[in-house]
Amino acid sequence: MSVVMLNRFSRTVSPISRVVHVSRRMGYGRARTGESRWLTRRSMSKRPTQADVARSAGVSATTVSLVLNGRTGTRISDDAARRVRVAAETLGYSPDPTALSLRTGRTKTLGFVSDGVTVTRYASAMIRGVLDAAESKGQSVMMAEVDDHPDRWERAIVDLSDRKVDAIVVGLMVARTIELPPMPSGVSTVIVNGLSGGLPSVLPDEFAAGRAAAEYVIRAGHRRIAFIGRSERMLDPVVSATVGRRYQGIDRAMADAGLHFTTTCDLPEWEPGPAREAAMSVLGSPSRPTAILAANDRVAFGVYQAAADLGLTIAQDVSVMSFDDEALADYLRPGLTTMRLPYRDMGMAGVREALNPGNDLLELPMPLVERGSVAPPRG
Amino acid sequence: MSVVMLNRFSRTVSPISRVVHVSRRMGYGRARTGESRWLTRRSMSKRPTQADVARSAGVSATTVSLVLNGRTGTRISDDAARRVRVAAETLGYSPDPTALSLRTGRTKTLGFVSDGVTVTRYASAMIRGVLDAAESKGQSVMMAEVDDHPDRWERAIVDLSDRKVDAIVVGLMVARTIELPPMPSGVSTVIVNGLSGGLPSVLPDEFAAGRAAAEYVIRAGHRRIAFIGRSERMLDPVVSATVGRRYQGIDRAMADAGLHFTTTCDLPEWEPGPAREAAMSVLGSPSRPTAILAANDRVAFGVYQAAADLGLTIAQDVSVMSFDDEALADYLRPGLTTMRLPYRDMGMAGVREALNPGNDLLELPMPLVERGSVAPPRG
DNA sequence: TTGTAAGCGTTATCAT
DNA sequence: ATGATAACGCTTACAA
Repeated sequence: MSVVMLNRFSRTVSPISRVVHVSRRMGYGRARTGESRWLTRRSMSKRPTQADVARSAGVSATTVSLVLNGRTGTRISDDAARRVRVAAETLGYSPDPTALSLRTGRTKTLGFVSDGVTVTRYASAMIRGVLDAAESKGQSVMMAEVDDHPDRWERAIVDLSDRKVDAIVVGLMVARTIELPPMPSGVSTVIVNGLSGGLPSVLPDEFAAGRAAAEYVIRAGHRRIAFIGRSERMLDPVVSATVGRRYQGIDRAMADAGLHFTTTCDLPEWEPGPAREAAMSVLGSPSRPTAILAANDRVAFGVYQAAADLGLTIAQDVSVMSFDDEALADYLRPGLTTMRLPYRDMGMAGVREALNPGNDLLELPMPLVERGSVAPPRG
Repeated sequence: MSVVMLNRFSRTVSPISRVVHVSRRMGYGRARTGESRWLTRRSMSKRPTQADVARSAGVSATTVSLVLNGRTGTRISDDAARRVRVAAETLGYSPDPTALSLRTGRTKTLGFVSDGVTVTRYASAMIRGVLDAAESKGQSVMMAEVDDHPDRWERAIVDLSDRKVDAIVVGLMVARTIELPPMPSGVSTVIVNGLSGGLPSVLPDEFAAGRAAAEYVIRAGHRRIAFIGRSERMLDPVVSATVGRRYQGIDRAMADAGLHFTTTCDLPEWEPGPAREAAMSVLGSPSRPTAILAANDRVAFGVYQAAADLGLTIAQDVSVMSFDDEALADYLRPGLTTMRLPYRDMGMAGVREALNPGNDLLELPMPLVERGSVAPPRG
């Protein structure tokens, strides 16, 4: 295997020449020198083809193909098979993917198109999930990103299908309902973190998460709970495909416990600024709640800021429970307890579903990440 | 920022058939109905080939190829050319990329391999840069991610070269010096945000940034300045390729102004926790500085926390200047003034250099992002 | 000015 | 049990 790889490289690696080279770039320190980890072979020869293997094994190309693809229905003699394998090994043969694609129409490549997962810190884990799952299935990933203009979606998808990707995964940075161009027939497509027409979807299980979050706070002993960030605007499926479910889950838990929120604030945006203002008034009131459910981590951050302004200590004076688990949640002190959006899992599931269709809708659990912002109420 | 995100979501909606489908998925709201924006491509038939165009235009495949590739050295008659173009247009012909690759050995695809840019919030913009630059050059991007194990690098790179990518961009999430396997010959390769042997590099201009940062604080009128996070550990090129330059730039500015830091703290990690402790002692001392230079934004966050603990107000009581500009910088109040790591630019430059080699080292400017954490000293 | 034919490296269909 | 041979869809000598 490593033979296969090595004889394709012609650049000889001399540690010395590297250091010289680097040191020319004024100002950058030189790395410690040492053994090169990489072996190189000097061969300038062309990449060996199936025909080369055939020649070397004294058989026809057909036989090589048959043997190497394991299509051996007692057809090939053990002897021939062995010779082929030896020849392939010593020549360092590996089949040419482009020729394979032309012939078979498949590419062992899947397309991932997103509307900006990349640029969204908390969503970029989705890509990692896609990449990991793809690798485990022996697939490469061709990536495209669109800025949500219809024709960019279309261009990206057409390009992908032109390149004959085996499947397409569409990833959204924020769960919402979108309209996509018609997918190329014959290419299995899945939408991750979103809903679009009849496409199979992978979504976070927000109902369960909402319920679990509220239950967690209730079980901690809280009865006076406020909800900051119940925004009507978010209920539009085009704005969010899942927030409604989140609310429903929360409501269910509250109802089951026979509770009502002491206060519910709508916020124009789920951002620290507005959240802080809202929290100031909620926490400043004489009938201050002992716990706050924040619509997401940025809202929770606003609550932290308000608490700080008011001289209140999170957890001790007021508990905060949140949703999303973005990086921020881990920076805060105390750490923010929150329901994690399983971006990586969703990416992985998307790939699995695209490669192996079956489910119309997959709802992935949102783990509760306990960090310390929720404690039993005082007194 | 979030406004930007939200504006992008203003979209219209779903055709009826889709709504029916969606409504079957219990619990998810239905989108408003409206006009479908997509035209369906009528042909259920096979994709037209060059031969089809030739037949339809009454010429040979050669002529089609020549015309469509603009290889018209007075060779083709205007008439034939016109007929070909019309035929291609009406048939909706576009060349098959896989056939093209097999024939030409090129793929209009470039490989992007990284050690985890994806999963690193602040670095993921690099991908966006790569994607955008690639698109503008008519290239698709095949992406791979490795967890920094030598053989994963090798596997990824071999896979990419097997697939005959036209160029390779290696992207590092944190600027450092690494050893890469020998690159496949004939494939132009660039390393972004890192240094590796003789490979062309794209790096942030940390010297200029360090200098600009310190000068900015000095120009604001500060004389008593502390530096938190001057970590020796980071000077190892394997740990960081650029931090040394950052320090040098800072030192230059301080020297030029005839100043010395009142305090300099080494930190084991550039994280809020340790930074907060260090800042507590720096800010708690009677000879408290009026400004703090933080090694990066997370360190700065630690400084904010310490200031809050001590009842000090950022900007008013102590100015903070930082590096990196991760999302956090924008969440803080007051916003953190910081030198932005130009991940997106680096990604774009990496692609340009890979496709169009020339420079051995490109140092990209780090813009100063003014947000309000630096003010003139009081009194 | 244009067409024929030979590949590119595979796999699949036949003969043998 | 194996080998010719014909695609796959394109580009490019080389002919005409």
